[in-house]
Amino acid sequence: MIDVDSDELLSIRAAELYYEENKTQDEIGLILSLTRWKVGRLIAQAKASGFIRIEIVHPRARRPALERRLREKIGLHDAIVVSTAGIDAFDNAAAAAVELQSRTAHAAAEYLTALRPAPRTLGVSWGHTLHAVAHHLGQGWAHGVAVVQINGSVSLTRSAGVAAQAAVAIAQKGAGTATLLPSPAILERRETRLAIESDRTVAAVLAEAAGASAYLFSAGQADENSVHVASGYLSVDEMAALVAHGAVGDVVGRYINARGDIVDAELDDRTLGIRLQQLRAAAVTIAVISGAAKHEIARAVVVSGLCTVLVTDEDTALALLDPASAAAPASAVEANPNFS
Amino acid sequence: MIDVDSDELLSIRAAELYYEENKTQDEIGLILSLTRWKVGRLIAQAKASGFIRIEIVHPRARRPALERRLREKIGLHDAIVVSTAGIDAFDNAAAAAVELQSRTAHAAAEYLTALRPAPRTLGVSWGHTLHAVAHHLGQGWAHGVAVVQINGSVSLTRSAGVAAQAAVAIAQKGAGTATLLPSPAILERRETRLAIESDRTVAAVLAEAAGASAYLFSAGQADENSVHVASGYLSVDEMAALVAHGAVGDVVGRYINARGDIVDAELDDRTLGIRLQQLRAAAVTIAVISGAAKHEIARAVVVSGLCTVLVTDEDTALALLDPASAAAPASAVEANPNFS
DNA sequence: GGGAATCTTGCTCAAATGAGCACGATTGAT
DNA sequence: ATCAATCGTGCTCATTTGAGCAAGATTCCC
Repeated sequence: MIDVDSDELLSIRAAELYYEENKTQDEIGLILSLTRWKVGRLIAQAKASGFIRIEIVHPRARRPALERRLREKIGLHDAIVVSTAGIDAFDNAAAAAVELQSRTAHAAAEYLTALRPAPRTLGVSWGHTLHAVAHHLGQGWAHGVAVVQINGSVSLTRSAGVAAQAAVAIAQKGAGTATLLPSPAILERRETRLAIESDRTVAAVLAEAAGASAYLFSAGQADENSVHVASGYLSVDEMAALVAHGAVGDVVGRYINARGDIVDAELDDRTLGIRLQQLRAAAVTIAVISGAAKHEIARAVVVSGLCTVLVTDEDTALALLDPASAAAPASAVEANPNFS
Repeated sequence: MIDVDSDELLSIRAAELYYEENKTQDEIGLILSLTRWKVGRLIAQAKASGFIRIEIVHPRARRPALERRLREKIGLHDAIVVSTAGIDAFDNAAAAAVELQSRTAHAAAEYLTALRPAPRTLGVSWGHTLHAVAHHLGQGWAHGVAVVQINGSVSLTRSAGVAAQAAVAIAQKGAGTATLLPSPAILERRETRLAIESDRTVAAVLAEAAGASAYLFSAGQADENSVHVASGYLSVDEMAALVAHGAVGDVVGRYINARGDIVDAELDDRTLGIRLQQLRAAAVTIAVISGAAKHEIARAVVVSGLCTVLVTDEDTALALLDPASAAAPASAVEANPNFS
């Protein structure tokens, strides 16, 4: 009972009375036999020592402190970080991921709506995330916007299907037009890609995409759950090979390693759509990435300058800012530009 | 994007700027284009809606709000509730329980030290918890106190052992004397209990115990980990039988059900020490109970008026205040006063 | 559509709080 | 032991914040 840290304990007592009992510092002074200034200093000390944790628990809460750190430390033009509060209450990991994606997409939709100058032409990728963003966009989010797909859809035969929905919905809600890219994402041969690319309609779409005033895209993680595996573009073995060569995920269909480099030049050469260099050169590139599975690809995206604006979740933001997790993770393999 | 709950969202944004960015309400008003009064109201609204969670994370933090609710709703004279912050960080459940007990015991020691009028005679039980309380008491916590054991020790032959340590340490640190109760906790036959009880020295101790100005005790849960099973007073089967008849735990060696009634009159008749009626009649009875395993016995203790002061942990306090968990738990059996 | 009831808003004023300062106590070096 | 430096303390003053109020806006009921 020797009061070595009596001041610390006292500051805790003061903080309890202040924050939990809503007493005034003067009253606390009376209770603890201290001057009100001492009480104020004790509470400030408790705050400074990190004993006071103030959290805003709301599905649509953001984390401005993390956003600022992302801007400053990572050098992003802007960052939107949504709260993960309550996510751990989900018993089902998949349901949690869906909720997190929904929150992130909501925030992205809001950001897009408030973006000034409003993009005249918006280049978009496709996928679950883009779909969710489209869902959360409000009718009339823009007043006339040209939405252009920037990478190939799942399949030519289903080109009016899922992949197109996001672009169409974004355009419709923004009182604008959607231009779809009528091509598969990955071709079987380089020559086929070149042939399709030189087709007049496709070339026109790609040209419009190249001139977009802003880009909105997500990223996929490199594992057997990838949309490319699910849609048959890549086999499980091919994916495993990509991972073995350092792939952490894809952006607009192009697989990159932790440094943001193309993992497999040959595969990339068969991939149709905007080039990563074009994204890196663009003024406004908004990446929407959430979920624990995408921490690595998120890092690759930001460190290699693929986006100027990142919309993500708290956990991903923390992972990005954590120097420890910047170290090469599990399978850090020197990338080979063309291993296949 | 139709702003149904735009006010709620706005209040979240305001709260973020206020609590996370440390901006003044005036500045926030400037940013969000609101008057500073509106900002103040939004923040108040966010607080009232429970979106702002302020938590004091410190091993020795208390929960005054819970303490007040325990006093008011349960009718305790006083309540001390220690924080469980950081407990879930323990990977080992046993280690977590130990830490929790340590915190609770620390708070109990503090309470005892500050108790006024200081008890002239203090009746104490024994066990891990009491041992921990003794450990946390500071040298000179009292200036002369008569400490009396109020229930039998583990065994006659080891009477100077573990059980005695707590009482002796409490007395020593309080510059006082310890009076031990030289008897087993539970005898094999009623007659033996009567014989020991009528022994002059034992009778004197019991008389002193009966006249104590304050009592300090813990409670044990009714399961195979009970100290009575460990020390051989009860077999695993006997314990199972007690549980089957509604026993939730013991206080000073006497097993009670959820209502606080003696579960087995015959067993109780063989148990030596202070009667529960004496505890219920006493002016100052301090129960120190912590840990998830003791939620039921804690409830039994408070609802049956066995203590006037409860020292416990946050989770136990919440369980006590939760009307849902007040409902008969798992094995709610109508107690039979004498089933054996 | 009129009118009462309620809610919201922007204010005044008082309470509460934080910044900065001067003074006394404590510490540490010589 | 002495002096300087540092620290903690209690203050003044300015800023920030919350309570209460009256006017305007909105809703709701008929």
